[in-house]
Amino acid sequence: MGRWEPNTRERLAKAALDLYGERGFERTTVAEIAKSAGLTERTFFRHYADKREVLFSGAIEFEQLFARAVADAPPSAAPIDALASGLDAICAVFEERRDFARKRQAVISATAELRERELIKLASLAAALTETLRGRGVPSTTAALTAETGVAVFKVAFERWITGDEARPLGRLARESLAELKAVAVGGNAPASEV
Amino acid sequence: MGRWEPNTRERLAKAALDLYGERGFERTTVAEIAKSAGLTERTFFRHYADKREVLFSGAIEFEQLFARAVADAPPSAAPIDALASGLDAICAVFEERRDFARKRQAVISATAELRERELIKLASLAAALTETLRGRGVPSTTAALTAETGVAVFKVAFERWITGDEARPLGRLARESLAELKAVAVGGNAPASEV
DNA sequence: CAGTTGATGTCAGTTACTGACATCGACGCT
DNA sequence: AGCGTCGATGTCAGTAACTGACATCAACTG
Repeated sequence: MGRWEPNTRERLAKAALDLYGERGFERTTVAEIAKSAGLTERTFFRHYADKREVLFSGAIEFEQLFARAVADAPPSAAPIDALASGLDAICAVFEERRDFARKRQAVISATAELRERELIKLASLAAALTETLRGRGVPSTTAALTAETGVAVFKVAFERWITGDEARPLGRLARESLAELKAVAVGGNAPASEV
Repeated sequence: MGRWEPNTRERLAKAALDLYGERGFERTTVAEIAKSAGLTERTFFRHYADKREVLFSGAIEFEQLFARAVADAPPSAAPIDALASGLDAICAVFEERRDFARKRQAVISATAELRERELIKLASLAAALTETLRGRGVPSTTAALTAETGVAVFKVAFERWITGDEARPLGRLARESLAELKAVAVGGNAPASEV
């Protein structure tokens, strides 16, 4: 057995999410999180760059999973279709963790600082997708627009999935949102979502 | 004459932009900005909520201008076309201030903290546009997707306008990006931008 | 078993940001 | 003119995020 309890990072992340949920982000100090995990403040900052980052440790895998699925789409697929298979891949991951996602999202939505961090993670995702699409031979601007579109579709679908009493699976909502975006772009006049 | 020099806010904003440009955001203290404007640190925080906000004082007008143009589009216009007239309106404003925009953007792009703040301003813009579109009778999800799309188009066009040696006016780049997004959504296979 | 390593602890320091109170020209009222 | 209020700023003390330097000590290595 090691000198210390194992899973330091995970213990910190759990303690942080719990405390942010109970007292709110701003009224929780890093010292409290660390103490709650049986560690010191200094150790917290060795594992997470700042007080917000502790809620976003999964962002890298999320981004990689999405990008890989886009990269692995058949070479013949149009950019928007490659994107769609990326959406499928990540939605599947979220599907099993709805409770966790909900709890985490409630904390993030409640605090502007955390929303900022979330947005920069999504921007990083868009940048990664842009690169991946370029790797598929898509021109820069097209790639950027496709990537931003994909992130927008995910945001809208995720929002619908996580709030209220929406019972449909995330993947389905994402597919629907993507279809609706296509309709919007074509310029039909305010079509209602019909599913 | 007042007891103090006038235009406190503007003096602070100018001092901040200059210092961020010279030394970088992180190596500039708020005390330095305030001193450079002939004021104290405490006064800085009375005018700007935090060290980043000083670069974003125009965000409200930006948002309002965009939203108003969308609201004022002919009622018969499809959501995507109402959005396009909003894009026209804000692009016109930027057109005359390219040097300022460039300097400011260089500072923002150099620092993650500032990029975060920029992103939340854009998210706020998207939310405002969503509301405006809903006010035009567009259903929620359609409105959200259209708004996010509009922000994405602006981001891509602005990026092209501000970087490198792009000589075309912002409004034109925005129009082109919007057209390209439509093509992407339809699903053509990686069309190059043709203008 | 001695030396090294790596994760943690300890401590002092900087700086963003906040609350409470003091200051004093401008301005309106009499 | 004199007086009281007001509003923008200054002063000062305090909290908490974050950082750098150094100490500790179990586990591993040869």
